[in-house]
Amino acid sequence: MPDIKFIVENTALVKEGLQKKGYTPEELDVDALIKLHKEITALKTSSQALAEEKNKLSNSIKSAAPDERPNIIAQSKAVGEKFKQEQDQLDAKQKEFDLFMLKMPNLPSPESPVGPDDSGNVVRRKVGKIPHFDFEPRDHIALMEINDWSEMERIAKVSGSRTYAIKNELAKLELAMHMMVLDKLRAEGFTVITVPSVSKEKPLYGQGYLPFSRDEVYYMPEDDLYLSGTAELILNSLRADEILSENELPVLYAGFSPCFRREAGAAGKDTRGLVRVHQFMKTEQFVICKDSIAESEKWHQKLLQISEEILQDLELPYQVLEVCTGDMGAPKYRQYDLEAWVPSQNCYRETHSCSNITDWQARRTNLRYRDNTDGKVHYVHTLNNTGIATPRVLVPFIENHQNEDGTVNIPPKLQSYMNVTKIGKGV
RNA sequence: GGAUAGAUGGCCGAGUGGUCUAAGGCGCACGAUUGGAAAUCGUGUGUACCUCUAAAGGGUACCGUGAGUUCGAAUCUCACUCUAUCCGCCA
Repeated sequence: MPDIKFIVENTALVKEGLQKKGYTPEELDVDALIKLHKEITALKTSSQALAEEKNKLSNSIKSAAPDERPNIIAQSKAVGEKFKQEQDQLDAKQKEFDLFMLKMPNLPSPESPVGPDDSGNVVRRKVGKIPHFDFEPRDHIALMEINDWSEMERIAKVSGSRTYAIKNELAKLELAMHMMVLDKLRAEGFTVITVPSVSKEKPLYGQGYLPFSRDEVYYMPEDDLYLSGTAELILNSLRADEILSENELPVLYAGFSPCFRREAGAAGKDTRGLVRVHQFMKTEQFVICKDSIAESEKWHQKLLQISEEILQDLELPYQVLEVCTGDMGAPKYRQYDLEAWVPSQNCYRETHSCSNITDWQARRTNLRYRDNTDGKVHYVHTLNNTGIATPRVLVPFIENHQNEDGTVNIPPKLQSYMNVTKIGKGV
């Protein structure tokens, strides 16, 4: 959520940003928000004056002469009544205001392409050579069947649709990719951390998942807990309410966790195979840095570079997509998606999503740092990016590296994690 | 799941109804001292918001969270959350 003072002082700019993000003035009435804020401020001023009077009266009772006390108590009681009335009004308005603010999206970067939906996304570059097979390439499902790498039909009977069970060398490959990426991130200075997949409700508001997309997350009512769709959820709240010293920044986390998504809005899409499943594993890059756009944009580029290198290490052709204002989620200031080439679908599919959130999440989690220069407390900026997410990335991986006999080549960077140059028994 | 104890400022810890913006200590910052350091001494040491302002200042709230009692709550009542230890169960 943005700063209300900023909204008041830059109303036109805020309205422009909201429009770019696809919000109509009816959906988010900024003028109404500002009006509400002014009412709250006025109420605060008057109710605080009442509180002051009440405190003074109360404090005077102890030193007052006994015969004066009943009088003062009566006065204080009267002021207390008035105070309570105003306080109730204030609480109601404050609640309304807080709810409104929770719905306020981040404003997009002026650099972001403006567009209504994913049709406005812009390809910034394509890297790697799309393979041309001199045989009929198989899709990843066929490759898994040939090589005895999966139990897709059977696991659907056990665990329902959009689940997966992969085995043998492919199962090992899945874990090897995470090991490779964790090693890389550790070398980049990240703290490797494994985090839970369950979360209380508050972190979902902190991340900005709520109140926007409740139907996409698993909820366990008996325990009042949610299943995490990404380690970002956990890492974003890990340091909540802290005031970090500037010397601690940047905080870099490489968080590994199983991730769970209901995929409620994806009916009919990618129903077969490993592209879109309810449970998957993700190693997430998460950055906490100082609150200048220059600083967080620098880290945004760095995160993008790291994930590009990961795709290059996996020798996957990919494109860098800059996500347009209308297709970005509410928390985001600027976003790149990386998409790897999937031969069987003849298109690029998303494997990484790299976002600069600026201070939007930090305001929700109350995560701040003390600046060495001015000695003041500032909200931090947060950023997140996929490190590697499996099994989805296995789809472009085994399809791009397949041989005619159905075996799959392992690129050099992964070989030390797999101890082989090729996997699969083939036909 | 059962039992017990507990939750106070960056940390330790005192405080069981009225100047508590919380004693004391540690830490930290600055200064004095020193050739330099240690030790010592002195001063300072939260956050948010309101108001006012050139600056300073004034005020309100915050002692796990929420509600209640009271003229007045860190302190009393209720509910909840979390932590520790023991028992049970268990990858």
